[in-house]
Amino acid sequence: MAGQQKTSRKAAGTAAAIRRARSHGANGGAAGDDIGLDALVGHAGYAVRRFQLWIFQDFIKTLATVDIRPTQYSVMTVIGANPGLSQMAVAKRLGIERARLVHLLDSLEDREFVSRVPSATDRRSHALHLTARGKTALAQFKRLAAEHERHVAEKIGKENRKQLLQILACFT
Amino acid sequence: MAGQQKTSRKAAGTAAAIRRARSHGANGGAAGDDIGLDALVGHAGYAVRRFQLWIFQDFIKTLATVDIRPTQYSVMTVIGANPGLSQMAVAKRLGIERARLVHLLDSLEDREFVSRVPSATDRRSHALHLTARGKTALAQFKRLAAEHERHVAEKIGKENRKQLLQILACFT
DNA sequence: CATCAATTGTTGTCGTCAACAACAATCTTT
DNA sequence: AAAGATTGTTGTTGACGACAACAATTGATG
Repeated sequence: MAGQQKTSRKAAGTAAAIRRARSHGANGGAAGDDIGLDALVGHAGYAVRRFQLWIFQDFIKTLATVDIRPTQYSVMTVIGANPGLSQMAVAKRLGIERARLVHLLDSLEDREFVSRVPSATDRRSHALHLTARGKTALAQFKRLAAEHERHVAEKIGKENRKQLLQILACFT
Repeated sequence: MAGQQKTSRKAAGTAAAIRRARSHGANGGAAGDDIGLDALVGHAGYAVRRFQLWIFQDFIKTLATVDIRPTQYSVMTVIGANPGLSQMAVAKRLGIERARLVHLLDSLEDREFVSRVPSATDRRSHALHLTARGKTALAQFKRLAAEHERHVAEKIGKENRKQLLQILACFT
């Protein structure tokens, strides 16, 4: 079904793709600066997507020296604030799947930041704890994360950041 | 390197994993409702991530009947507002990679919503246009997207949504 | 007490998405 | 004409969300 227009470049010269070569494009090679988005402006999802992309990239860049990604940071933060939590509890709290949390904890355990202690009350579950190494590491991560948060404030404004946090508080 | 703690469940009984079974966990099986996030609250990235997840799921659900995802919608909207754009221009404008746009356009072209017209001025590039079918379809998509936007307003408040759009306007 | 449903961690697959790296065709510059 | 940049394309990699199974264990029901 899709094997028609798609091969226009590689099989260049098949002539079948050259139908209707009307001089349509007025601004075909526009630099991408002055393109109207029309209805796209006014869509919260679009703005949020772009912002989330920017903010994650800055987070990753700011914490590149310690090689910690946003999700890993959130996991360690929750465990640090609530030692002994089960994987299910952490996953539910952070809105990630427990299947995904398994790999996250695997890597964090390999780096000896967290440890899965067999629960004394429920032999199915693990009590999650930060190791001593993990605690000191998290302290450094938090300093870097605070720096990243300052980047956000610089980008959108200190007051706007506060308002943003307040507006989205119902999602945390 | 990772083959130590990881096999604690499947190879249950290896006894190596049962070290330090101190009754650590106070709230090991908490329901996940009253877990403090500590430093996580106050991080813009976390709130934005959760919100973006919610908003995309609602968009997909609201436009499920027409089977259009947020990125597809943004592509069609930009093309509809700026006919004749090249793939490079669209990608740059939407902040997506041109490699990714290829597949997006493939599917949209298969459904006969957009068409890649060979550019008259630059034989490398394609001038992107909505088909007649694509135009009427986009009109319906916009109605559904407006309904989705109302869901957002219901979720975070009409005024908050307005403020949010204003704060993040620099990213659109 | 025996049995069955629910929970927990784990493994696996699938599809989306961002980020790169190549490549052929084509344009631009020199 | 030659060198370099651009455009569309293909491919790979890794993070991520969603879903479906499975063994071990717990809890509830009979």
